[in-house]
Amino acid sequence: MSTNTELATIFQEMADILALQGANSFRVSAHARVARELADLSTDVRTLVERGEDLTTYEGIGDKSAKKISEYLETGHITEHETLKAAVPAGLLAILAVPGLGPKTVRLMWEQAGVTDVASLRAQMDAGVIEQLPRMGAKTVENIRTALAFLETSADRVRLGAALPVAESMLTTLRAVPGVIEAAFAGSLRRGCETIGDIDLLVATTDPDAAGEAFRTMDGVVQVLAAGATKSAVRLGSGLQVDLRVVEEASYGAALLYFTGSKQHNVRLRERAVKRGLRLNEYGLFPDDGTHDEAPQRRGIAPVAARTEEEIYAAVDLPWIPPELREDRGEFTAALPDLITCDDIRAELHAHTTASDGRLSIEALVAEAKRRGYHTIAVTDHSRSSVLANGLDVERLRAHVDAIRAVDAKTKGIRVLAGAEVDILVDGDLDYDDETLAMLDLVVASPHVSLKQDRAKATARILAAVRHPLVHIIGHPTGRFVGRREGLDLDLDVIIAAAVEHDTALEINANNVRLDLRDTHVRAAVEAGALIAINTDAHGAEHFDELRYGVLTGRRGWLTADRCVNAWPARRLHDWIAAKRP
DNA sequence: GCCGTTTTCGGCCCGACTGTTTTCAGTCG
Repeated sequence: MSTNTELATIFQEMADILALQGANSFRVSAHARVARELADLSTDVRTLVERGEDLTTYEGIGDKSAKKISEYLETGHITEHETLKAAVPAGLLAILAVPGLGPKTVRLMWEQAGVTDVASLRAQMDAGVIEQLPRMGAKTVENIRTALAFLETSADRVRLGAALPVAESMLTTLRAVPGVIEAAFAGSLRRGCETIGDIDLLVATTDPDAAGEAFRTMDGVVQVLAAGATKSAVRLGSGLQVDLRVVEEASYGAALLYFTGSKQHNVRLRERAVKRGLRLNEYGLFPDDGTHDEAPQRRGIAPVAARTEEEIYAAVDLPWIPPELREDRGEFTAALPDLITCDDIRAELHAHTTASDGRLSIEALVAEAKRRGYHTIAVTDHSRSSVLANGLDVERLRAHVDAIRAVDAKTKGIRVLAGAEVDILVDGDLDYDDETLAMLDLVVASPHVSLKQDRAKATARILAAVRHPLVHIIGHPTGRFVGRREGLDLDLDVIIAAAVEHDTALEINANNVRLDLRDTHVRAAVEAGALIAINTDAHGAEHFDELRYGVLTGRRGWLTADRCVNAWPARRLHDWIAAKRP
């Protein structure tokens, strides 16, 4: 685990324990805020401190938290954290993670029923003790049982690539329901996060009941979690939770804004509204008449803006902010970039054929790229060390290059490059010698094995490839798998600086299992002026469709088309590629 | 605990739903 992740975990744990103790809720959220800030940092916090940077310049980190971070870096622990941990049973924090159970309830169960962990919670439910507690009843106990069973059988978050098609399919069904005017997904899915906790759907309709009913009875729904007039929630057979909010067309923009989040972005927006004498909620932006007992929309007050997101942003003096940037990571103050789109992508520079572990012939791969309107496709099969992927030795590679060049010669309307995805070996050497590499039009260098090296070794390894004069792109630089494998622990700042110096592009591997570089890394690379490649690493025709996940990740990293080599016109791209050849 | 061209103290976003209650606390997003 990286230092940032370790510290983020500690601060979140402190927030949880403070909440259990009934501490001031703002103090609780301040700790959680620091945890989030640390988790988002692309630079190792130890490096920042060693450079002499003042951590309190980061939004949400004050003197006290900065001192605690310093203490951790010096001693390996935080005294306050130890004290807090000693005050509550360790097993209580796991109970806090059960959906529907918050700090107040967990504390009640601890103090009045002796619950200290999941096992004792089960025992006390069985003994009928929980049901007798204040504000608890048979239904609540039943809900806790269901939630516990669910937690045991499912992973916590779902990959973007697994959720997006489900959401789109459900939207298709909802759009066909009579009365539905607009339907969209919101939440972390719309923001393009690499994983999502649940799917949030939004519908504007003249017939709320019909939309709610259609939603709750949709194919794949196994449990209805909530069924209100404007809000429903269901669980799918896959374990995925889906929430639906139903609104009138007049407040669609306010609702879309609200349910897209992030929560932090919304909080900032509402603060901005308050400063302008306005109140923002999911029904619209309203004048603040000082009456807060009842919501403005219930009192017939006309909103200043509500129909579209654009109107609402404009009313608080902001341009429309793309969902991918709504993370409270500077989007309110910075000049907003013209973010890259899928339509900007004109080239695929990392794809496999049957020569290694792909499923397409060279001709089929080229035909697919051409069908998508690309001006360039690079054929980049695996190098010899990737034995399981049927990597090519030099002899097979020569024959393969000849075959690729033959296809290029006879194919019109698209340039076919003879390349390779070359392993970056453990010590940073590449899997082919320079003479072989020089024969190729394009070299993508990627790490595939030994992904648990220590930070220094890992950084030196990737750095060697970045500096190699014959390498164009570093493929999936960390080798991580979303939620499954952490990948190389790299000093990204060093890698990025070298990438800028040597004009080497860093890849966003668009495969939704990889998404590597990740969003925060892309942001750091873009800010430093590095080039980014977005490649699908296609092994079959359908993999080209994964492009959108890579583009979303790029957008979350504030990437513009000008910084992405795949978006360049053919001439510019080919010149860049040729410049790395003798 | 954090923050400040109104403030270094006193604020800190807003509403729906559930399950328990006879008016609301807790949780969630």
